[in-house]
Amino acid sequence: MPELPEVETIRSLLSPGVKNQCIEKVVIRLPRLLEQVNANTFKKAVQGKSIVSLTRRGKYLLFELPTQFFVIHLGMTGQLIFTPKNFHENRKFIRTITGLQRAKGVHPVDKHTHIIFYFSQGSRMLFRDTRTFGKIFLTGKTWWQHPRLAKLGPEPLDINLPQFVRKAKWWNSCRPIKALLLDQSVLAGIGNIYADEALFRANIHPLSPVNKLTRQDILKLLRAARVVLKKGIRNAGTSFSDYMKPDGTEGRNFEKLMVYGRAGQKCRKCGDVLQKILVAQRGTVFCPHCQPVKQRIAPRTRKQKEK
DNA sequence: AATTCGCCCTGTCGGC
DNA sequence: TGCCGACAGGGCGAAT
Repeated sequence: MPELPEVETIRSLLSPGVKNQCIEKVVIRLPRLLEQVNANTFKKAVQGKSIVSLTRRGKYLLFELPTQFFVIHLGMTGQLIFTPKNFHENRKFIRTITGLQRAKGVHPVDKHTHIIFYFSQGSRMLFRDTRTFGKIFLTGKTWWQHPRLAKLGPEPLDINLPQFVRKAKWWNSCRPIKALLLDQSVLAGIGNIYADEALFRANIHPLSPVNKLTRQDILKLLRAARVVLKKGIRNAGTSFSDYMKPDGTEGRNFEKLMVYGRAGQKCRKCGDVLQKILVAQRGTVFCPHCQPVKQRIAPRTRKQKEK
């Protein structure tokens, strides 16, 4: 699923192709993906407008138009494909099996291609999404006030971590630490893949209750999260099922993962068998040896001190 | 108030 | 061979 590194990769690779391009026409084949706006209103808002910039907030892509934004969330299986002028669709779309099923090459426009942006110079942007959990909506210039975006926590790669941890309000939370990592109102952009990877890197068990972790544990975890997110970006994202770059090629991060998608296989660090459990409704892979349940040493009671 | 649960959706896979 | 259920899970709104 596209998380921060995948969305950032898409943003950086798509930006040169769409920036300053005029949207000549939009074809909406599945209006369900539009949120709080009907197809005609959306078309009127974007057709004839040029894309001023393309930015990212959490897992959202923000397309800036002269007077407003349209925003895309790719959900679980959303893809944004850029086809240059005179691009010839490859009807022989190739699927290869590499442990999991992975896609290679740009899909022809098919039943999963739900929205098509035609640019006036002949290029196109295709929004393709098999499970249709993706969303697209309009917002004014003050996009950060939009209900979906207003709740987002800070960008994990931009903040001062010690300061963030100091100001945190969740210290007494009994939630599993993984639930906190997945909570977009705490930090924006981390999903299931990078949550598991960060927990492994920080040697923290995904079920550890937040209020049992020390400040050092949390800092270690957030620094680990940063490392795995940056690594994901450097490798152009994790392609394990549907994610592909705008040119139809895969990210290289899947084979670099330590735990996600590797249940039953050997830990790359210690050789133990990786386990899979359910945490916060999400499949969670971890190493029982490298990630013991952390218990904060309970503050000594008066009785213990007297001894 | 904090947290969990159910739902949306389609393709894939294992079991029979 | 095909049918069926389980699973994949981001985010929202309802339930607890």
